[in-house]
Amino acid sequence: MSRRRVSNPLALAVLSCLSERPMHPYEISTTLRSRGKEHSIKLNYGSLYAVVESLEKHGLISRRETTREGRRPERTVYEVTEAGITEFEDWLAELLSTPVRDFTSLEAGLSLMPGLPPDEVARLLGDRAERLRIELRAIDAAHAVAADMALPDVFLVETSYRRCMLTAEFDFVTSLADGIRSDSLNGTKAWRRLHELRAEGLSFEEIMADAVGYLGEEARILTSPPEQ
Amino acid sequence: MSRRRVSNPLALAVLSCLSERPMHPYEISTTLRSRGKEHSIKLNYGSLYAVVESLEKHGLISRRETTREGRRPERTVYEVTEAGITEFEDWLAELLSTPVRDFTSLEAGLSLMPGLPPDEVARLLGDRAERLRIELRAIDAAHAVAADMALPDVFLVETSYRRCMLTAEFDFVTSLADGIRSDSLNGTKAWRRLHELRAEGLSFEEIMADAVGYLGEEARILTSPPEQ
DNA sequence: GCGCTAATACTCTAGTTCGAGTGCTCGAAT
DNA sequence: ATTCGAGCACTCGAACTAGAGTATTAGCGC
Repeated sequence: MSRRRVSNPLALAVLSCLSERPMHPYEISTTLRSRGKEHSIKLNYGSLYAVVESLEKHGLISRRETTREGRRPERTVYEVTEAGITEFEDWLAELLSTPVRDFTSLEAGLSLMPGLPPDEVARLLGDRAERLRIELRAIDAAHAVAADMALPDVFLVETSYRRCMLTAEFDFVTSLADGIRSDSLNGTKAWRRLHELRAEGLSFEEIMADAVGYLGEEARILTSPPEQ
Repeated sequence: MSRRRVSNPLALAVLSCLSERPMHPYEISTTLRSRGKEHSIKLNYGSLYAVVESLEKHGLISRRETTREGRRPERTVYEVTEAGITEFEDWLAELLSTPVRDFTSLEAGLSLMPGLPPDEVARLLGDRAERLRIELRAIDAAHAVAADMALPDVFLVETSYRRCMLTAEFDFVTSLADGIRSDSLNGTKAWRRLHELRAEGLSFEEIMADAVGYLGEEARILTSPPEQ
């Protein structure tokens, strides 16, 4: 675990809810959902109950009462403690002020990209761009609805952030796909050649045994020791 | 589990390595590290061995031989299977072509942002901007080194992507902080007032009981049913 | 008054992830 | 000759996560 005894961001959302008033876990989940927080913070029951238990164990929230109506399951109402408020403020401040390495799936994909032939990658990135366009349109539509309701911008910040990141991704992906298609991205020729040779039945090892011979000068770097 | 029987992106990296030649897990880890993939794909031993075992169980890789030198721990060499190659190509194609919801920590922070007073949030975002600037400089420095070595752009794609996202985040964060400081972000006045009242000792519930009275017209929306 | 769906409020467990810890070897410096 | 640290090659257990499953009740149409 990291520095924080409870590290799941869902715990932060729980503390946030309980700062307003005492609630039981299920109520927390519906509150979060009704405010659309589930789009920014992963919420599922298993994690929610685990996180609540863990917060209680660490004294950040405490059990206020357990009630039951009829033969429904029990409801345990929790409230935030002093320590919980401090933790909430401190954690939130850290989230806002300190960038962390988030491993995104596209970054993983890009780093292994040479495993597929360049033209296929360009095509796939084109598909992604199309899908990103659709997502962006959905966000714009949601914002239009919000504007009609005169919902203040403060409540749309997460979505605006998403929009901004999605746009940046769209631009990157589009220009990368172009760069690959036009061979203007350095190294694309060797990459293309590599896959042509593999399609002809040569193994990766055979090609690498004489990289410069097979792939041309561009591949010289592959035969020298790896960078950094 | 998601659609994929092995879902950790590290498994994709393992398949990628084994497509080049058979290796043992530790060698996979050093290969990945020497190529800087660990910056794009989370790599740690526990996960690596778990993932290798799982890939084997699902027939995507197979045990080739187990050797031991002296009294060192055994080394089990794995190779990729036909099914493994198919899975690799299919998975990589999916990663590149299909955007997924990644829950980033900043998005979580932004969605709970009103839990801290506006001016503090603006300050914290300023701090983040400064840290982002430092990261960006580090990437630029690394790119300069790579350019000196004539390393083709294809191998820098992940980093270029990071740079692009970091820049977008920087711009967003900077303009958000400005918007808060200047009250030009809609809703900031009510948000500020809310924290002033809390500082004076009123509870969240008391304030919400007469939101419009306390916070002004801007808070009218808070009293009507939540959007979507 | 009877079945149906939706909502309520969790529970369960298989699977995954983390990273510190272990025990070995090798080469360089004392 | 011997200590020392770096690198090798994993192992282990505790914590965490996912999301399907369970059991109840309220409301609604017929």
